[in-house]
Amino acid sequence: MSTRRKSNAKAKSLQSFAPVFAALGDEMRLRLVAALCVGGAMSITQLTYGTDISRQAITKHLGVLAAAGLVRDIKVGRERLWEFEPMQLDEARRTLELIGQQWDHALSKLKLAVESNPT
Amino acid sequence: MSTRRKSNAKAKSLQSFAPVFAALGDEMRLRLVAALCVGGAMSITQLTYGTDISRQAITKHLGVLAAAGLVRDIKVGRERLWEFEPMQLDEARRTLELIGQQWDHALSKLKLAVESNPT
DNA sequence: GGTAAGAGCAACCAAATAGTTGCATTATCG
DNA sequence: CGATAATGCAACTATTTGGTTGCTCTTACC
Repeated sequence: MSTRRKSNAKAKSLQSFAPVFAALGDEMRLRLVAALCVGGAMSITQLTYGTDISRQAITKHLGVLAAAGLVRDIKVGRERLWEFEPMQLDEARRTLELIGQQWDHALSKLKLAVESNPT
Repeated sequence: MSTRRKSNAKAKSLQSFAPVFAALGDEMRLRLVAALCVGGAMSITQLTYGTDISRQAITKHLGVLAAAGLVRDIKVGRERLWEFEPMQLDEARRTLELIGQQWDHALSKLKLAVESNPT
């Protein structure tokens, strides 16, 4: 449901994904994403538990992830629950896929050229 | 060839990919990767041409990408050619794929629980 | 052999980042 | 109501990062 959509992206430029990758480029944030992905929505204190940094630090990391569109928060009572938002991650994955495909294509062209023009 | 391998990865921990994502988390570096991927091996001055930053800045970016295993350099004459190295990017992509799958799985479990336990 | 192109090395700088601490605010519950 | 749990807000610090400049080194080529 979240993945496996048709390629209906409006061809955002490659570089526009930099913030998403940057958000993922931190061990703690990768762990947070994984935790939310597997464990469902969780509060800040829940996410802080088991780490060796402060609650405020976790809050900041969540802010970065939210700015990149990778997580979303919902207030419930005096808690603030955070949940994974698959869209951006999915698009980021397809971006990497695209780069890999271009590489494969360039490689096959190179091979063809070499074979048709031996030393 | 570069992609489409069987999942023979030795299950590196999620967090170990942080440096790769961090390396991709910069517009200029994303552009560099794309350029090398499409255009094949290129020298530093070639890569600098058309940007608005100095050659040294490009060198540093290439260093970051190399440290993440995304590019590789080969000395030829007085030039230093850089080429794309697909392995890490491929693994990074599969990592995102895995996260997405876990999410889908968690989601389906949640749905099941909700349906079997209506309000 | 001299010149110029390509690159390396190192010092330096400003801004962003990751973390902290202290205190205020809001909401639950007995 | 009052205590406590969950969070927000703000200031501050240290390190990393992205960039610069100046100088040196190596290699191609006439």
